[in-house]
This record gives sequence, structure tokens and C-alpha cells, in this order.
Amino acid sequence: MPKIIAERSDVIPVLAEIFREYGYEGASLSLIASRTGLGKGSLYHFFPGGKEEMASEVLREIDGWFEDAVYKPLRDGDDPRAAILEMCRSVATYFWSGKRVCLIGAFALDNVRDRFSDAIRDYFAVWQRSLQQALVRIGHDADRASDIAEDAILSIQGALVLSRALDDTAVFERAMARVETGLLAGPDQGNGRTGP
Amino acid sequence: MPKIIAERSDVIPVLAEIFREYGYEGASLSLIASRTGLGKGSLYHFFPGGKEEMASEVLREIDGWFEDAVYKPLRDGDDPRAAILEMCRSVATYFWSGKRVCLIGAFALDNVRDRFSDAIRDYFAVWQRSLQQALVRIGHDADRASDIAEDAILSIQGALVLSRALDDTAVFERAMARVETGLLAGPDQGNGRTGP
DNA sequence: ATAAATGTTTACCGATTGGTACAATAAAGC
DNA sequence: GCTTTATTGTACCAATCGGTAAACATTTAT
Repeated sequence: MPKIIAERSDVIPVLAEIFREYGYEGASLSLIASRTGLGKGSLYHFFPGGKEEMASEVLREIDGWFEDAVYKPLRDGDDPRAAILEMCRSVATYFWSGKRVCLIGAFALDNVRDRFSDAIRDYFAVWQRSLQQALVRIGHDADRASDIAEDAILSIQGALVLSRALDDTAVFERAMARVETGLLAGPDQGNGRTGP
Repeated sequence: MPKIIAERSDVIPVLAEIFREYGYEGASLSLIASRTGLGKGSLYHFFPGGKEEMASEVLREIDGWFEDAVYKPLRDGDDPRAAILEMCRSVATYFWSGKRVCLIGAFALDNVRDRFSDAIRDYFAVWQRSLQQALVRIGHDADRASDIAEDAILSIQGALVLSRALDDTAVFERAMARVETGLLAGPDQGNGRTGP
């Protein structure tokens, strides 16, 4: 094999950051080439499908990360309470307290949504279902757990939008604190937000 | 004056819909020209500043609509409770139960955020402050009202992201119902979400 | 009627877009 | 040491990008 400056898997996180910063349309091939240090030839060698395949792989990698770091512990962990707490911590770290955008959320609002609709839907659907399962194991009934999980995920996404719009990480941190207390409030005490 | 097929003010809502569908970068001038029925020359006659001016005017118009239909009643209306209820109704209608994207929220996640950062920040900041004032008039203390208002706006934005990602308007409607009850819960009963 | 103001159309600009072709290069296997 | 195979750089492509120029049409004020 010839000289390997970078493997395909090394390039994907760089691509992810580029898409996050510039969006799908805004990330031109020349920009990608210069930021990755790879020529167009190499890029199309690694990703024959072009920009669309690059973005697909990025989405897959993000989904994989969340699957391992967040979803799986929520579903299979011994302690659902601890998994939920860990989710909040992971999410806050991952999104750099709101400074880093959720690429999948951004794609959902973009016109490229249709192109990646399956990946986008799965990402949120699996997250919601995993969180719901953890809540059920805490003692909530299924419907209530579904509602709470939905509200938590949507609050995180909204927090990313609002903290970025106001350029204020405190917005994100306050929202995460609210999400955490909302998720960990037991099934006995109502929280006035999701239910009867 | 020469023949007027469309006034500037007539074009702006069309532009808004184009930007909503395709994003800032995705809305090419030729697309804009064909959708508005105006040639490039006419476009640049109405908007000498080009695409950036078109987007600015769209943002201004959106802000103006919210100012009249939502913010002002929240601040100055006789009945703050009614104004809050009306806000929820207006928002649900405006966003077509989640099928229509919040252009300003989408811009906030996009790389064009820097270009329109002032308009984006003001839109959300004024919304939050107006809603906070209404909550204070209901009887909340200032800090608590600020927190509740922030949570409501962020939930709406997150609901738009999530309902679009899952392609399910029910997500948006459930979220709006939660927002409404959260906003209208009196200052006496805690709601477990924003509380001390 | 005519001049001036106001829109509109069309052709065009250089730059950049995503993508392709292909030769050059470098290492691994024999 | 030669061939094979995987990677890279360069040149190039048609298409489209945002934007400009200027001739052209239409209407109002005089």
C-alpha cells in the first residue's frame, strides 16, 4: 500500500466539524480539501459518492457515538438513574455547553433534510426510545415516560438554538439543569410539565 | 411610475418562504427570480444590497409581525393571561403546527448567523423579555419569570426541530400544550421545571 | 407632447461549484 | 527488482454562483 497520511476514519471527525461550522451547502469541496489536507483526488477516492457520502458517514459516526455513549447505557445500564445523569453530562460536554451545534438538528431545519431524512429521524427516534426505557425502569408508566423523554430531547435542541442565537452558554446550562431535574423527578411527584 | 407587477412589500413574503425552504445559501438568485417572477434586474432594483438585503428585509418583516401579534400584547395587553394564551395560539398557527420552520432559528444554527447576528439575537431577546413581563404581571417574581419564559421559547424552537426531524406534527402540538400549561400555571403552584 | 423617474429585460462578468480523468507516486507482495 | 495495488496531485469540465451593465419599456409630472 502507498503512503497513508490519513485514514478514512481520521477524516470523518474533521468533516463533521466542517459541516457543523459551514452547513452542508456551505462546506465547499475546496474548503473541505484545504481543511482536511487532502486533495480532491483523495477525497473522491475515500468517498466515491462525493459530498453526500461524506455527510452520510459523518451522520453515521455521530449516531454511533451517541449509541455507545448515551443510548446503550440508557437501555441496558444497571442503574437507569445513573445513565440519565450520565446522559446529561455527556450531552453538555459533547455540545460544548451550547457553543457546538447539533449537526443533525441543524440538518433537520435545513433543506438537506430530505436527503438524510432517515438518518435524522432515526437519531432522534432512537434517542427518545432509549430515554423512555430508562424512565420506565425508574417507575414511570410508558406514556408518561414517552412524553418526558420527548420534552427533554426537544429542550436540549431548543437550548442549542437559543443559546447560539443569544450567544450565551448560560442559556444552555440552565436548560440542561432543568432537563436533569425534570428527568430525575420520581414518578410519584408530578412536574406540572408533562402531565396530569 | 412604470408598470408595477409587484411591490417590494409583496415580494418579501415570497422571499421569506424561499429562505425557509432552501436556507440562505440554498436560495440561489435564479431560484428567487423564478419563484418571485422577477428578473435579476428587478430584484437588484428593489434590493440593491443583493441577497443579503433580501434576507435582512425578510428578518425585519418577521420581527415586525411578532412584535405586533405577540410581543406587544404580552407587554401592553390588559390581560396578561389572555396574551399568553393568544401567543400560544399565534405561534402554533404561524408555524403551521411544526411544518413551517422558524427562519430565525434556522439562521441561528446556520453559518449565516454571524451575518445577521443582531437581528437573530434581538428577535429572541425581545420575545423573552416580553413574555417575562407578562409572567411578572401574573404574579411571578422577575427571576422566576425570566426562567419560565426562556424555557418556553426554547421548547418551541426545540419542538420545531424535533417535529421536523421526526416528520410528526403531533410532537409540536404536544410540546405547545406543555408550554401552555407551564406558562399558565400560577406563581403559587410550582411546576418542578423551573423552580427553586 | 415631452422629460424625467421608475421598472424590466437581457446578456454578460469572473469566480466558484461539485465532479471527473488521468498521470504520477509510493509502498507491499512476489 | 519488478509488478501490482492503493493513494495522491493536477488539470480540467460544464454548470451555476452572485452580481453588473446597459438598453429598453412604461408611466407620471410638467
